Amino acid sequence: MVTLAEVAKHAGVSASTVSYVLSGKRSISSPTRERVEKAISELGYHPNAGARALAGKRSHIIALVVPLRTDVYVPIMMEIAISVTVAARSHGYDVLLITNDEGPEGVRRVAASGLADGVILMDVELDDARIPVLRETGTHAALIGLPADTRGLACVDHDFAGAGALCAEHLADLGHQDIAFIGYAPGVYQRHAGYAERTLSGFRERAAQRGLRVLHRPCEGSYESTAGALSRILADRPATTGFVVQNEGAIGPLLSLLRTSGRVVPEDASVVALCPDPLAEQYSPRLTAVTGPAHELGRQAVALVMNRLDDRPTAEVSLLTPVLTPRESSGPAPVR
Amino acid sequence: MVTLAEVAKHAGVSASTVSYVLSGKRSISSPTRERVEKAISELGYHPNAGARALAGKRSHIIALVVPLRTDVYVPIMMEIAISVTVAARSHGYDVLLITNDEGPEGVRRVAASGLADGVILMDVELDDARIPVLRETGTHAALIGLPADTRGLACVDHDFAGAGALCAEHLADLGHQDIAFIGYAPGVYQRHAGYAERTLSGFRERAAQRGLRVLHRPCEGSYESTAGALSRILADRPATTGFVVQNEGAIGPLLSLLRTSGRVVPEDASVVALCPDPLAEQYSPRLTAVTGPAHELGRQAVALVMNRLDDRPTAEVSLLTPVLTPRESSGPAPVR
DNA sequence: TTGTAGGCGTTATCAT
DNA sequence: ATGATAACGCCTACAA
Repeated sequence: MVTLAEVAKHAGVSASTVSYVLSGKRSISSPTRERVEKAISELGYHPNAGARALAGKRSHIIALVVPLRTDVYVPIMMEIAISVTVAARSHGYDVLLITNDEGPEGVRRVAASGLADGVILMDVELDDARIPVLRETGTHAALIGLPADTRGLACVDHDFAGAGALCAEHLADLGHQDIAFIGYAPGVYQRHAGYAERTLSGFRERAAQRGLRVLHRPCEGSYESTAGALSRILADRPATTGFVVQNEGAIGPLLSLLRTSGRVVPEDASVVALCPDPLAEQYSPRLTAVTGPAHELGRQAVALVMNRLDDRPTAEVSLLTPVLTPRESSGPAPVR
Repeated sequence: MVTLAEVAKHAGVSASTVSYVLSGKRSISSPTRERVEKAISELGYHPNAGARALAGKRSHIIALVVPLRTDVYVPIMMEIAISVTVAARSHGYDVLLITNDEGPEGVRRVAASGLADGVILMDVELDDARIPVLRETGTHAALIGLPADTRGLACVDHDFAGAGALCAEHLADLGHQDIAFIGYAPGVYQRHAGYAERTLSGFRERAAQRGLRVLHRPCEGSYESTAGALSRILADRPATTGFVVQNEGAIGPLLSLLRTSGRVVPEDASVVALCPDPLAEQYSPRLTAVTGPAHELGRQAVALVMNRLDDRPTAEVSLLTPVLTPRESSGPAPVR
């Protein structure tokens, strides 16, 4: 193993000079710097992470706590995880993956051991058990998602309420009056997942403003449950012409079922999905969809943690604006 | 921060005793052990990771290198990543997430810096650029996937050839004679992704043995490309009654298109998917599917790395047996 | 602009 | 069965 001392000897300077060349924390004359850099690359030197962490009091690692649950759309989680990792690297940080089966103690473990300098929590619940640990240990953290009490916490999330409102707005503009909202599984609402509730309430509120009639149906996301939800919708409100879907599993079945029931999209029924654009593009017809910038979530979460590490003040909550992309699945309400 | 020395003082023992209580590397009398453990929990002591890595020459971290590409089925990647993390924890290890945009240098970086004690590579290509780095640095590693030259490397993967054969076997047993294989995008075959080629050749070989006529069509996975592939299949081989799909994006469209073209599954056409069971269960009809145990991949990869870290010998390549679960989408070939 | 030296918290080797 | 102590490799005041 190549050490800093060996580099120093090879370059004919002292160890501290090499260290300072690396950290840039004091000015070095060009000739010295070049000799050191040459030595570094000739010897293939890589600073020892453990020693650096011990002496420098910073591991240059942040922990990313991911949920084990799979009822959230997995590709999005992955996209966020990857954007977090890439963003962290651009700050000279690495990312440690922590699964939520360790529970709140996982957070304590990585923070108290100095394994990680900061923590990013994904899939934050309204009353998240990891938050007390954060407060208690004073861990630098950023949350992806909104807990009930955000005081003193840095949070980023999609503006789900805005996304819901956007759906209502779009369908109202197209003249639809009866809208069904096909949502996540009942359990998601029962555990008061913030994103599900916020989307729904944003949607309901705007729908009310625009005088729309609204029906909300939770749905497991399987073909059968979608069929059940749809048939109940059509039984209860035969005049329904607009559908908002916030459940990736229900999209395919819904389109099939509408087709089977003789409804042509978008002539007879409009569909707006709350889902990532690549997914929306896969269907036929391509779906009008509302999406938030997933990779931006990761970037901002990392930025928040970095700010706190350098104790720079940051806004507590930042909500990312969703975008509605009109595609082929939505059109003017049919004339009666 | 609570240190080992503080725990020692609190328990009235020496630092080394505390260390040995923690590591279990020498016998400790019950009374002392209890005093030390009491002190540890009273003070809330967590060993400093950096110091431990420096002194012990082991970071207790393994790096997991994940692809950035999204043409592989993302939920599977996530499942593997999570199973790796959980398995690693059970060995007292944490997992560092490395994205492949760092390239082979990323591997060198984490290995040379001692950040990670070992590496797990996902999405390994036949001639993977990261492998020379592994060889050169002597890094303890496990590969998920099979490179062309496995000498000296520990590899785990699904038995894709076996999976392909299983599909052919199943359809042959049901009396089908003309089978179409709807595969991944052309690019996947062009870059000689091992899993795609191996599945196809395993399928072809068994099909030949059973006297089946076979047509292979790459497919982007969108509705349009699936429609294109299907219409060409039906034009070239109107007698086709069996479909094997190895492309998650093409499954939904294929089922829709078959229905639209008046073909009832499984009466007129049988469909066998190479996909995870949860996905297979989502469709209507539920799909007969061939799956490998994704979480087992993660477990074994971790086990391989651990073996190498403790320099225990291990088999070089282990292929996990796939399972075919018959569901509603496959049945006897229609009588002509 | 560069060098010297003490310390970071643990592990492991020697003693006892 | 337990203690003292020298590394481990780097960072950073303090000196020059």
